Amino acid sequence: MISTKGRYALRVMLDLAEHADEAHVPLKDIAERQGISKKYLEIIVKSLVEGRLIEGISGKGGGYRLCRKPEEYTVGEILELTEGSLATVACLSCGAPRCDRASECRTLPLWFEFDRMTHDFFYGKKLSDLLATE
Amino acid sequence: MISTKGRYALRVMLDLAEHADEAHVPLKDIAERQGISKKYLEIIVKSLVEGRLIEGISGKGGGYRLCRKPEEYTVGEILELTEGSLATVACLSCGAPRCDRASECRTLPLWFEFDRMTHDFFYGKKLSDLLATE
DNA sequence: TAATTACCTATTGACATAGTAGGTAAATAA
DNA sequence: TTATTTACCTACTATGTCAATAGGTAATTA
Repeated sequence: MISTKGRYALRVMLDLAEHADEAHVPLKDIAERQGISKKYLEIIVKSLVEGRLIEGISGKGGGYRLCRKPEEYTVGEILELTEGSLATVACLSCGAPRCDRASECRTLPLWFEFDRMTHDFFYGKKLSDLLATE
Repeated sequence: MISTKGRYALRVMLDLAEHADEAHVPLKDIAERQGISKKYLEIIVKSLVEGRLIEGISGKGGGYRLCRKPEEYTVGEILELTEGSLATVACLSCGAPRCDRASECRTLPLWFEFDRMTHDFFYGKKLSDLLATE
């Protein structure tokens, strides 16, 4: 289940891509256009800045801007950064303690396969792919 | 993210499939073999009975049994029954209020596509497919 | 100097997850 | 008949995550 964090992050990135001509886009504008609380977006945007996907400039005339061109972002990296992980079952998460039944587990291969499919799907999509849709 | 409910349900179904020769399998045995609390399994097994995937018989010599052959179950129906839904984003869940931005949403097609892929993946797998692995 | 913007820490209410506790009802074996 | 074994039932709880809100400080420009 993908949470609002990942979904909103994607919408912020798309909003920035659509307003890439403006030097910097204030979060206030994004919040208004997207109909999302600015306060909540602050949290999400913080992750995006820390992950070097966007950069922010303070002060009047400041705001946020993409660091790269839209075709140079994958949806996967945006989601993974804001969601923490794309892993679909706890067994496969990074911090998860290694299950001692793993070797004989009948279901683990299924989760592996699904995880792989999910990863390939989202890393195969570029931000620009979503932009192009009309 | 698939929770323990769905994952344990799958393991219960597999355990039952592997012991289909025995008339009925007590939950106690399943819990011991799988290393899962019997009390917790009760909750999960209840869903499976209500969904007519398995049947239970009380009393000495009782236990649970599959209603069909392993190749007649899909992983999807087992997960959907116990997880409630396989929907990956809130926008697509059954009870979700229809988003008024849906028509112009740049991200919705992505979620639709992912949802479709997930659905096809899990409904394309049969219980017997997991059983066969060695 | 005032306005505007990003950026920071902390808090909260609601809900889901992952169980536990303590029973009752049904069926069989002794 | 009685004891045992099993399913089945309702309720409770601790923990954590989600989705936000609150109330600031620092930086930059007009």
